[in-house]
Amino acid sequence: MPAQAATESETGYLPEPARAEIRLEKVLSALSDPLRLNIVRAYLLDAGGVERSCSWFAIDRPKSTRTHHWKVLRESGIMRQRMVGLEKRNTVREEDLDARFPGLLDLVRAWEPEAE
Amino acid sequence: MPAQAATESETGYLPEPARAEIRLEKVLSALSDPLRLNIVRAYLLDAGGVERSCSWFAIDRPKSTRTHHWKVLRESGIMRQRMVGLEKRNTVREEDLDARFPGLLDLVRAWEPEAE
DNA sequence: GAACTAGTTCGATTACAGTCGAACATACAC
DNA sequence: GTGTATGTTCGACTGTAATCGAACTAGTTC
Repeated sequence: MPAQAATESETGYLPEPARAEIRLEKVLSALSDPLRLNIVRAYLLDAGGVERSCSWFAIDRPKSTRTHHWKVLRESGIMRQRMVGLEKRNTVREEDLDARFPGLLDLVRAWEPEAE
Repeated sequence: MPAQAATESETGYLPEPARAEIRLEKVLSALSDPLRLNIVRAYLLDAGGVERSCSWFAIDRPKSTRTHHWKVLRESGIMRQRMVGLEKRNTVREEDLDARFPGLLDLVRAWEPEAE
């Protein structure tokens, strides 16, 4: 759970590994899938550091597949998620990942999807 | 193939992607396997930057499984391999990977296998 | 040429991961 | 209470990857 004590407006956070529990091999595995890598990259480059809903970034997949990928990203410790009403708000755990794996998120920012 | 033209003592290099062709998602995928991550880490920390044979670092797997993993490491662009007589000599492509993905190899060096 | 060694290939098995449709749960608006 | 929207779960299917034994290849030593 995020560092500060939960208040009313901060409840609804989904379970996530603590900073010290984030494993490099889990993060690398999550990011090795181009679809997830693209999601994280979009949040880093275009979300402006604020929470965005799942539908903010269009994922060309059925809902169940999207749910699967968001779960992988959260459980690996890359994304933080909380429910607000109907929708899930997501952010990249930039502070945690920069502390644990300095430079990794810069590589994600610099990555470009392979041309079709 | 390595940048300089092959001479007699440099023949035997196995096919590998050119520096510009090394893909982040391929490298992350190769490194997401703890066995391979451990191999690369050992070469970075203990090989002293010189070529070492496949058997220099004991991999607790049958030969065919080891062949499989070495192939993944080479084809992703992480390891460079060449045959000398019977054995394969391996090095981490540190210069290439530092140029392409600055900081990534430091994360590998800093990684520690999960306690059993 | 035989024996030994490092490593490969093949094919099969197992495990894991990505895929998705259908049914479902929940929050919200009216 | 109904309708709509976001997202989940379940189970099944498909694809990918790790596993390994057996047979094999090639280099080296004697």
